[in-house]
This record gives sequence, C-alpha cells and structure tokens, in this order.
Amino acid sequence: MCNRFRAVGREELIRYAREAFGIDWDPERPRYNIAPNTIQAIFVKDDEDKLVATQARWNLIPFFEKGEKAGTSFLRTNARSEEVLGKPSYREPIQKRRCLVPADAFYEWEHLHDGRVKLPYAFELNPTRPFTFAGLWERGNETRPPSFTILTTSPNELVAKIHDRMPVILSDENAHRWVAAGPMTKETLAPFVRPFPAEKMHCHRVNPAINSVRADTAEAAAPANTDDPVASAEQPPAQGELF
DNA sequence: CCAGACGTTGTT
DNA sequence: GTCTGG
DNA sequence: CCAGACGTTGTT
DNA sequence: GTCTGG
Repeated sequence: MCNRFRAVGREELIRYAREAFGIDWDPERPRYNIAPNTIQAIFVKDDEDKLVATQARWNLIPFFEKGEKAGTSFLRTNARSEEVLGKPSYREPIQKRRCLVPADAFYEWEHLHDGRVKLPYAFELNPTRPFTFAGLWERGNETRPPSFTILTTSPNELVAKIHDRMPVILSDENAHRWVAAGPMTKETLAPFVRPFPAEKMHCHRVNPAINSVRADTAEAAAPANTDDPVASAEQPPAQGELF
C-alpha cells in the first residue's frame, strides 16, 4: 500500500514548511498523483544540521546496488517499520538518514470483483492540511539522485476498511524528533510508528482516473462523482466471451 | 500502486 | 501471466 | 567456505 | 557492504 500520494496545496505546503519546520520551500506545481520512481521533495538535515528541502526519487536504492539496473528488481517505496532496524537496505538509513516527506493525502485502492475493479480513495487529515510521512533516504551518485522510502505500519480503524497497512504519518512534534540526531532502537522507534489516529483523518472516494499515473490533474484527483457512477464503476467487467 | 506492454528483421 | 514504466 | 539475497503489497 | 543459507 501507499504507492501513490498527493501534494497539491501550494500555499498551504509553503506555509507548512516555513511555519512548522522553518524550511524555505516552494513546490512550484501541484502534484495530484505522485507515483513510484518519480522525483519529489523531501525534508532532510543538511551538513549544518539545518532542515532543508531537497529532491529525491521515490524508490530507495541501497548503497550496495550499483550500475544501470540498480533499483529495478523491485520497489522499495515502502519499508515495514517492524523490519526496518534489521534489513540491510535500511539499517544505515534508519540510523543516519531519516527524512520527512511532505504531502496532503495518500491513496488506497479497494479491490472488487476479484481485482478487476479498483476503486481509489484519498486519505487526508481532518481538517485537511499538509503533513509529513516518516521516510528514509539514501545518497545518490554521479548517475542518480538521492532516493527515499516511506515507512509503513498497521492501519488505524479508518484505513483498515480498505487495507491492512498504512504509511507512517508524523505529528508535527514527532516530525521534528524524527529527523533529530540520535540512535534508533526498537524502543525509541516505537512511538513514531504508531498508526496515526483515525479520528484525526477522513477519506473519500476519488475519480478512478487517478489510477493512471499519467493523470496528474485536479480532475483525476477530484472526489468521485457519487451522483451516478458508483454502480457503473463497481460493475464487474464482462466475464470472458460466450461463443 | 496501476496501466500497459508483451517482437523481429531489415538496415543508406 | 508477468514484467516495465511512471 | 562460497553463493545469493538484499523488498512490499495485495489476495473481491 | 553484509548477512543468511547451504
């Protein structure tokens, strides 16, 4: 789960970065449909321990993967918070390269009719406002930019209706702590990776046009038109041909 | 995550 | 069915 | 010792 | 690079 998210409210995101983190950041364009392997802003500590926005690719490529095909065997867009301390890909990032991923929604799909129908939902804070995912990043090199992944955890009651995992969302207070220097142990990690409270979130169905990663538009990210097309959207496609 | 492709030969 | 691209 | 993995999600 | 499996 959580392989799509949204960051569209330019003014809100600018204000959030400045007021919550003291970061001078302008997302420049709204991203309605952020997909794996795309470049997106993350917040990291710089050499002087100051929080800054930088660009990174969503799909963490671990330091041991070299060459052209690095990162192509499978996605590392999510990292299980339960496993992250021990996995070779994340062992060092969880200690030294934690980051924040600014967003204002994430998408989840409800699968119907044996997976032939996929209904997208947007999950937002309530009231809707920007937030950050807990992320990890890895350095880039001559041929590729830095890369990042988003931690996952068990779902809260709201997300559990659709999926059995959810991304780790940080309170503003925890976001500061997340990127503060310090060793991470099972005990110190635990308070960060608890499911974000369901009562502070809400969700709604979205236009299925969002399914296509190329649909990076306000129309595709708009709430589903519940006046009519629910039935048709949920109608199973024809079951093969009858000769 | 979902959508869309899924192939070879020739080759001025 | 399975892989790649976004 | 060497070889091979190194990851997550979904499963109406 | 480092860990796991054989």
